Amino acid sequence: MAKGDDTKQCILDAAEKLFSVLGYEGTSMRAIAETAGVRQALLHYHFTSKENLFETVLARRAIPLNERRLALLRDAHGRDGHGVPAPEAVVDAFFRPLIDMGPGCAGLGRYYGPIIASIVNSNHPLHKRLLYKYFNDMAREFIQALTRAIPDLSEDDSFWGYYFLMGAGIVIVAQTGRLADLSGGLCDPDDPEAVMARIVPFIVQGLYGIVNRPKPPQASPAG
Amino acid sequence: MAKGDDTKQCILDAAEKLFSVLGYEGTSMRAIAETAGVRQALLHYHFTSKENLFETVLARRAIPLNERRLALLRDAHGRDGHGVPAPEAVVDAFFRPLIDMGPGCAGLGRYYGPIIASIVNSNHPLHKRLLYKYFNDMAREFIQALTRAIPDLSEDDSFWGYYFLMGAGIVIVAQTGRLADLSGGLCDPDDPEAVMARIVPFIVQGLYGIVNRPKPPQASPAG
DNA sequence: GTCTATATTTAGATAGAC
DNA sequence: GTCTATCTAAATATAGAC
Repeated sequence: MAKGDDTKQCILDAAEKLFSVLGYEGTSMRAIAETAGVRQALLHYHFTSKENLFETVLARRAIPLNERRLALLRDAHGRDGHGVPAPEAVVDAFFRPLIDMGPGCAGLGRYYGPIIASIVNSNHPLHKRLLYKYFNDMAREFIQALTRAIPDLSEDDSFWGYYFLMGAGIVIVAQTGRLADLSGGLCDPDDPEAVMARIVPFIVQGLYGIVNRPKPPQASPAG
Repeated sequence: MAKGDDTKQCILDAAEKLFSVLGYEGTSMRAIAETAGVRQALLHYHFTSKENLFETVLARRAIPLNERRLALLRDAHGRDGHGVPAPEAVVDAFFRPLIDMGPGCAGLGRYYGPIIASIVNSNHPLHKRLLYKYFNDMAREFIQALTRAIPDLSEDDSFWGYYFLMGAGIVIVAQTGRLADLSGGLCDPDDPEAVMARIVPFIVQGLYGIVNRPKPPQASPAG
């Protein structure tokens, strides 16, 4: 391992931690350097700019995260990869790798959920660019899988469904503590099994809800 | 109307517009002043600080928004206010006033959804404080209503359900354009009726999905 | 209530020695 | 690869005339 690799990881860890609380704009390079215990000039030496540092923080977990998701999604299609996946397996493949990176996990990724959460709902040009760059391909795979898993789901409704699904999960991994607060501790969003046990049936049944929704009255051809 | 009221509204409108794109930390008082066409000193004269300006932007629509939601929720409980509401009516009461403030609406509120979206998933102390202050009471009412509407929903699951519900809706009002992009224009999240027609059955069926979820195997008392 | 002018701090980024 | 020192721009906020 080269000399500077330790430093780079330290900087990335510190940046991840601070970005997760105050966001991209609210976090300064100075604060990151202090948290990492290095000089500020090193941040620019290793990462050139704040934008590039943020992208590196995002990418270093987004790439393996989405690889794991797609691997599970492949498994859901059976051995030959051409079977019809169970809806539960598709939703599970999307969420499990993400949820497993949460507070309960050993070491890594503890602060990553809030970062994803902060860019998903953002109109900030940088956030939008990175979301498209690192998450759109994965998203398209899952949307396609949803149409296979639930044949009655029309093409456009699979996009709607994916979006609802994604949004419902994002508020959990944002780790704001609000669900635990509101429920007076009744809910523990840091427990991966508790989350998965509820979100998977919620999403799957929700998708069927879209399929069977009351259709608007059609204007008859006769007028 | 007092002299400065026009100015105050101009400032609030400009602030809302900029906050909705670059967020609280990414938006400067200078930029707000320029967009509003007033001098920067006026922002501090009328609103004292950036924090207070942001809170005013948030509150001026959050309060009437939640009043409308709670009024619709009351209607859902029947004339005497003690009936059992239909789940669809509860979900409708939550989303309709929010969705109606979207891009299709006349004038006001066009940029408000993205601001709510940016604070919901945030760990920024200011965002958390304001979310609690302006949205927690409303949230509790809806959670209670969910337990009435779906009696089989356990107390903790009504919190989970509310949270999923809220998250699924927030990604829509965030207005990032991503759903339209991903779907190649197949989905139009700016059409209130298109959104409501899908999100309401999705949420309602999803809640039943939580109720009927596969329960984990219980350790038998005999061991 | 609105203006000009400015105080004060902090931001991202770089130069050059070691 | 890491350090000290610093540049330049931009941030929030305020003082005081009108």
